[in-house]
Amino acid sequence: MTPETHMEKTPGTFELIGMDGRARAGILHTAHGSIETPIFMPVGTVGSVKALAPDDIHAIGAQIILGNTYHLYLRPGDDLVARRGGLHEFMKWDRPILTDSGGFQAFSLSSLNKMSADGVEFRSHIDGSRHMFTPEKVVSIQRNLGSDIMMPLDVCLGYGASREDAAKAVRRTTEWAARCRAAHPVGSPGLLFGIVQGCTYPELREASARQLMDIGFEGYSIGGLAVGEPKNLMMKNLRALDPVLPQEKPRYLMGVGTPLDILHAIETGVDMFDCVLPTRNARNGTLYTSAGKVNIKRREYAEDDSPLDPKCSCYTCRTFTKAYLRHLYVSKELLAFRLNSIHNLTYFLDMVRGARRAILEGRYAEFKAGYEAMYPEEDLLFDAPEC
RNA sequence: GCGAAUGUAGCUCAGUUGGCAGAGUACCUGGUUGUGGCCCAGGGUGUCGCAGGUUCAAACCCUGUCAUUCGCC
Repeated sequence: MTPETHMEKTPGTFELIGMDGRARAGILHTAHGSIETPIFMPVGTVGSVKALAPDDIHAIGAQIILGNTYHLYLRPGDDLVARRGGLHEFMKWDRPILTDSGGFQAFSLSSLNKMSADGVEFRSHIDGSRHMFTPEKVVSIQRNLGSDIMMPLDVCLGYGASREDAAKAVRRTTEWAARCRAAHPVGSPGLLFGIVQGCTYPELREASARQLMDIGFEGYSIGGLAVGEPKNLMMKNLRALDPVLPQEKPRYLMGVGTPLDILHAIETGVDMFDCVLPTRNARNGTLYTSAGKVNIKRREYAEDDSPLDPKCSCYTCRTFTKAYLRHLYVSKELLAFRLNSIHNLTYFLDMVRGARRAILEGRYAEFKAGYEAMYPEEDLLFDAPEC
């Protein structure tokens, strides 16, 4: 379960140790240890992976988790966290933490905010108070949190934006990225990634990537996908970026995705993923298993004494029956959140670990095919003809 | 024993000039992509206590009966 130990190298170093087609296996070094890629990163928005303690997060095989600038800034406040030694010490997680910048919240909570050239003015979803995020401010917040991998403020648009709007968003994202880089020069503690935007226009994506590469970052995030566009369009844009992005830097597809999203994206050279799906679905009763998705709420499991997934080695599957998991869920017992989250995250982390092994052994296509067979309907969407 | 009230979806209850059986909740089935444990979409699951009667038509009007609750002997 624990990752192999590697010689500690300078934070930011990315070693590409194997490829199978365009799929990559690598090692990314940070101040809190190394990460074996491809990797899935559990989301811990407000300083916890919901329902899990650090021991649980270790046990499921997580190597790095996410924290969120927007949420932690509003509550409890990045200064308060800094006074307690940073987010690692505060939440007692001693491995890498990646922080999102708040750019996505500017998009997802857009009814509460106003964007200008200088940044995003927004109202707190907690108490309605007014705040301003500038590129410099979000870097400052993330440094206060002690983030290992920081994101710059970016402009994320939904699917369907015009080419003109998308081009404007790219321009502003680049300007803001440059300001973040200036506020956090190479060599500062904590890696800074650039975020590629450009909606579903491949040539804008390429331009965005090249502009960010001119500035220079320790890695490249791909934002603004999986926001409603067809899956074949997401793939088209990822394929367009693969030859443009530098081989020697990690690539992070933000907010993605389903198991098949991740496996298809790995095939286009993406190394890092995060998504709320495994944890949110765990809390909503949808569980991922080697036999596909299981809705644990279903009546048919009321007296099913078999484990959720006999092929899964997580604590939940080793210990409990489906009948019990259904009972906990239906009864709204808090333990359901923990057991379901342990299982779903184990599924995602086992999957990316399996993908890594398959890449290193040159059998990635075969590995991926096994998952495609499990989600046949969804898989069709990736190869659908373009509209 | 007498009197009164109430019996409609699993639960709580709407349902008047008599005209296709309803709501909330629960329940069932999907969904959930840089997280508000939320939310969204679809589904009615029924011997209108029971049996008769009146009527073209009864949850509704009439008769009887059963059950529950309250009050009085």
